[in-house]
Amino acid sequence: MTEHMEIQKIYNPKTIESKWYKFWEEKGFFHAKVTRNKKPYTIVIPPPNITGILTLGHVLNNTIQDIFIRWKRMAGYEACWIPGTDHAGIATQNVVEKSLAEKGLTKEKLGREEFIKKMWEWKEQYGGTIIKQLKYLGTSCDWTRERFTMDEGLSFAVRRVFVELYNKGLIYKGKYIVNWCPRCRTALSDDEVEYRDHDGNLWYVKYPIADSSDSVTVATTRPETMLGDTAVAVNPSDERYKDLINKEVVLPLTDRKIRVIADNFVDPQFGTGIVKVTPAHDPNDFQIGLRHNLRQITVMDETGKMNENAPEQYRGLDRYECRKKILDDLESQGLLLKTEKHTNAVGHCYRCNTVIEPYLSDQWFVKMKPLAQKALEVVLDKKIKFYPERWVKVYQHWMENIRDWCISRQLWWGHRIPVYYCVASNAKSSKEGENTKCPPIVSMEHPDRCPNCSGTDIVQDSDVLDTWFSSWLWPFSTLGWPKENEDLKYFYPTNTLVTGPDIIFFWVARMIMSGLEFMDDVPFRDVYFTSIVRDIKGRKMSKSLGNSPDPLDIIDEYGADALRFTIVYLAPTGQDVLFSKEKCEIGRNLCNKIWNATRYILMNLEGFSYSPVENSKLANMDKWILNEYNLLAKNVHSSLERFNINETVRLIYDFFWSKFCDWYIELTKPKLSTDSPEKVVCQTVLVEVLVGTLKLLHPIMPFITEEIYQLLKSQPGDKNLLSAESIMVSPFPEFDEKKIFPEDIKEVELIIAVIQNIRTLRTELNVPPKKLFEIIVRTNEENKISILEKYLPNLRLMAKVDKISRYSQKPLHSAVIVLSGMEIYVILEGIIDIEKETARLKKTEEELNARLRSLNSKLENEKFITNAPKDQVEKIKLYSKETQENITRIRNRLASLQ
RNA sequence: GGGCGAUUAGCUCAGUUGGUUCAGAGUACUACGUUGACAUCGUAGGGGUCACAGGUUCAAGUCCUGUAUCGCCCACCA
Repeated sequence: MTEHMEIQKIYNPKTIESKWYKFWEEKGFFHAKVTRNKKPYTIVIPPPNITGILTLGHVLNNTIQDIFIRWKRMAGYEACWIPGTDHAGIATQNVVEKSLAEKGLTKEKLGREEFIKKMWEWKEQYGGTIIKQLKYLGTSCDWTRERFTMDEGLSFAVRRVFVELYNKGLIYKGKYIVNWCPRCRTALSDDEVEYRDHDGNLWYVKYPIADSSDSVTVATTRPETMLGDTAVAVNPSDERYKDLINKEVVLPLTDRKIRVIADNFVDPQFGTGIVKVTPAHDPNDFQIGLRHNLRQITVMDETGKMNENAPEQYRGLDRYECRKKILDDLESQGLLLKTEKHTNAVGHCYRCNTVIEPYLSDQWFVKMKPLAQKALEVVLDKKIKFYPERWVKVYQHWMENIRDWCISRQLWWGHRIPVYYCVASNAKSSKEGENTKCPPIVSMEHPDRCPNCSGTDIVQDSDVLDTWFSSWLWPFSTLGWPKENEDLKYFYPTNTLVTGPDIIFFWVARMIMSGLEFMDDVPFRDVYFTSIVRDIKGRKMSKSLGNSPDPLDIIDEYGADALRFTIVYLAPTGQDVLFSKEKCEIGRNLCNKIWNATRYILMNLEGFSYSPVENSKLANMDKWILNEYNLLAKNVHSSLERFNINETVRLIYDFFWSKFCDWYIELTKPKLSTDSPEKVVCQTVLVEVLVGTLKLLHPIMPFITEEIYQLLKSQPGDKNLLSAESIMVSPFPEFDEKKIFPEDIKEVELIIAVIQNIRTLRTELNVPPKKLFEIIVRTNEENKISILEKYLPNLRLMAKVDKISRYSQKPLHSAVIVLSGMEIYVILEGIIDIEKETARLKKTEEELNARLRSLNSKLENEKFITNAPKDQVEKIKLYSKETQENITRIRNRLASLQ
């Protein structure tokens, strides 16, 4: 090894990362194919929106997926990570409409076909941004399998599913109250509505009773909807209003009279106990309306403006202008009795934040109950496992209270609903009645002619499907379904789904339903719910707060490995993670530590050529680190199996930094400066453990581990250890029972304790850092002295001990350490002060006494002796004895100082 | 109104099956140290009644019950 001087002291990720990503891609390491003698391990990416840019949420999510994929790939699985993007109906259409607006254009001016063309152009230009950004993170996706939810294949799957569900009677069309966004001018599913508390008012409005001077008072938060009232309701058991039932009241501001009805829905305690009923503008009123066969009067249009059904003076007004005018009018007519502050939850469009209007319209729905039942069972039966498990309850609650899914959207960007109407017959039908109307044609392809009347004038339903109607098929549509093929058979069901808990209903639940329905099998075995990334103050990351650092900036400043490491190091399992970019110093510093440990090892490999060493040739310090390393390999495996990545990361960090660097490397320094056969053993173990740890770390920090792997490969010598072309395709370390040495490592643990104690003493006594000193050891165990003597070179380097002597007479100018059946006198002539030493020892004695009391109180407790497990009692006895001995030694010393 | 989660060092969090080893890590702080891997470093140190109150147990951050505070989700109260 000659070129070590060229290796920089500071690890610089910049040039390295792009180099290795390119290398991996060119070698085809990311590509997975059907391989009969290997087990598959599959992950489908939660497809990011094409409008998206990389956020820290994506970083966390995709780092975790990459960890699983890289781990399984190294562990011998055919690891397949399928990437792709989602067309994100509303979000994308909004973006493009906005850019059109800047040019003074609207989608209506362009027309549907031209607009869709523009959408695709936009998608080609910007839709791949997030995919490019993911590559900087090091994600090992199989890019040859990249899919888009509006690809031909996936669109085919969507149509197939629609037709199949329709034929099974699980899709229906109907006129219902839906959540309507007046800005996007589309229906939304229940899940796409976000509720937030609004400080609003509750207005009390007087409705005069017809043919009477009396009146009733109703309370409302949305007075503008009163124009669509078709009844007033009271609770049938409400004694106050018994006489009112079936009477008529005059709807103010209109010339209509409406009936008073009785319905159990009405809560007598709330407001006045009298409710206005607006079947066309409120979901509850809609239900009441059905029960009482009420008229549904829609008084708004799809933009939220009052329509022709409203009295003339309100027509064309926006719903909020109308509200104001109505309140003014009521006021001037003396019908507004009072205004009360009232906070209630108001629904907002999850895409544009506009207040949702419940709106009566024709929409397509999926019947969910039949699908939900099986999907709930597989989770309760643990055929699919959730991590953390508590999400099962949330899932269960939703599944048991599921409502039908509104899947039609009044948008242009998306999968157009595969339903066709015969225009001729419909035109006729309006004139000649229902009988001649042809039924809608539900078909995967555009029909040539109407099967009913052979008419050729056929139009497709103008609506598109909810975006989630394509993504719920993702685990099998990406594998080519509905076409039978080998990939689908081999890679489905997928193994692990990694996603945020915020889309458990949108996506996870629906994928489980569709998997069971169309593949007759679960879509995945395990669902790992990630943390939600928040800023350092616990706020959600958002553009408007400006608290969302750009991951690419972080990668630029700290490196992708540092970012990956830090975010999984910080992310607790299933809790929120509070993140700021400065925290990436943890990861950056670890990179630097790894880098410099490697640099040091390389400097000491001159003339070295690797070949395995037999156990019999290993020194105990070698056995100690191999033992620790083996336990690490075991624990890493088990923590990954349990989906506890946080634990995995901490295990490796602690091992590398606190065991390998702080102790093993330091302990081997004396030997490395000699020219003995022992040196070769040390070099071997250093390289073995370094390479092994790099492999364990590779799924988390792919770039630096590859860089070092290749650096080591470029050294002359035997390549047994580094036979793989790349660390990412090298075998993952496994636990090796033959490298566990419970007895031999004890002396190393003793030496570590001695060094730590001497260091503490030095600091306590302010011993000058360079001062060497002698120690005198008093013990009944001769072998302990031999051990100390054997490690004198280490003690010299790490504790500045230059001589070890046996106890013959009371050492005067010294401080004593009592440890493990030994008294170690540190000879400090001119430094030690008898009074101070006495005080120090007394303090130690007190601490030991306290511990002894606590131990003995257990031993004196009969119940403890009888009830506690035997080994536990023995342990406590042993500790008690040791503590007692240490106290005795300290007391003796104190006596001799007098 | 229901449900879930959190509460451990100044801050961010670990703490499996209860058992001197558990009261810990990182960071911040203090002192000392540039010794040829690393100052993006090393050594040592201070700092916590494990939210509170009960209970179970020989033994409780750890299990149970209740309370408080914070956060999230769900819910048709006009």
